[in-house]
Amino acid sequence: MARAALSADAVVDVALRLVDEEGPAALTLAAVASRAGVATPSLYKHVRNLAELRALMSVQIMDDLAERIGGAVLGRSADEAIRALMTTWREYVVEHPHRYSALVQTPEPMVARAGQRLVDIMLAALRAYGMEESEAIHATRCLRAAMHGFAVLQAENAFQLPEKLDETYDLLIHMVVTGLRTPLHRT
Amino acid sequence: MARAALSADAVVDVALRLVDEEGPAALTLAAVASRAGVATPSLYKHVRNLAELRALMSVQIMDDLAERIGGAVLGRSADEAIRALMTTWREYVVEHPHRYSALVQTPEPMVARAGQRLVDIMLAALRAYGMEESEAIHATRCLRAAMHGFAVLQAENAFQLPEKLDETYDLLIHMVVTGLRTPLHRT
DNA sequence: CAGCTGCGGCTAATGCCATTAGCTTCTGAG
DNA sequence: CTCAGAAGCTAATGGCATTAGCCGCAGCTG
Repeated sequence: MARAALSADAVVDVALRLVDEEGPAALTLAAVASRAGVATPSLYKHVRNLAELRALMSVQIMDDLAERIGGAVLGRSADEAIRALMTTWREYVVEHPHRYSALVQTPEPMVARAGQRLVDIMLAALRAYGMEESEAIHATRCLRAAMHGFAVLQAENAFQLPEKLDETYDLLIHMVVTGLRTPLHRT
Repeated sequence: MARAALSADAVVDVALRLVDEEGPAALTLAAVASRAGVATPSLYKHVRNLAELRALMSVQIMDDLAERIGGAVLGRSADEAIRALMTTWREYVVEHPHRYSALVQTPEPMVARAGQRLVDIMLAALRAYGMEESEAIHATRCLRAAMHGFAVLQAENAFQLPEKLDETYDLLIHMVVTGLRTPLHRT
């Protein structure tokens, strides 16, 4: 092997830091290369193209998120697990708002697989409610929709009023937990 | 006035049709100009730049949505209004998935104002629950988060499993309505 | 009716960016 | 010591947004 100054992981890392600091719009290969102290075309030795870099970033983000959330849910069940899950998710977004809005859900298998880990954690947390499989899948989707929607809107600064976001999120958690507990008698 | 073949509105219209048919990635000034039967720089006579075109598109989309939803909510109250609101929103997304994912929530005042119309409609629908103002604002945010999250995930094709999306959305509506009805005793 | 003015179009030019081609250099295995 | 290949580089290409500056026509003015 030749000098291993750089690697795919290292490039992704630089790109993530760039996005954290300067926002998703600042993500260009030129900027990443400059930060990595390398000429732009050199990046192609580690990453197929910009689209792949984006995908790799998404995978990394989802893995981070999955690790944190997996830990948070561990040992809790039902309502407490859901609360922990949602709280942890939001903490991540607050910590890295730009990073979250750089997330792309492409149909790429690599990204899909990383997303699957998150879905699995949610499904596991929902098993505690004694749902059958199909029911749990619907519930997972709702959970995802609620969290993701909130996260995206917050990352985009779409909540302008002075009301505290933490309180809103408490209400959202309450909605989800209540909705999971209350039987659905065919809408 | 000289020949009025084109106008800002017409450009936005062409751009929206382009996005509907070819997806958000196809939105380039070159493509819009070509569809409009005009040279690229001519667009600048009607639109300041690409960013402004995007913002104008978002405004147009939100206005469409607000008009539909306003009509759907009219004359219904409480749960029924919320159900109608959520159903109508989703219908729009299903009809124009690309268009929805082209939505940008910039901090631009123009876009914010259009978003405000939507928020106002939601707030009005929530008044029926007898909430005080601040409570209604938190509830509106949750409503938005849930709908927007679901819409974004669906537009991105993030729901892969065979379970029917309509059923999931019914569950989401149920969650929201139940959550609004059930008192929050401090999380 | 002649002339002016400004709008809305055009062509040409610039500069950034992603991507490709092809050369060079350094490293580590044999 | 040699050699292969990995990882870097420079140069070149083509797409795109954006800017500058020119042209012609509509409609008002005299």
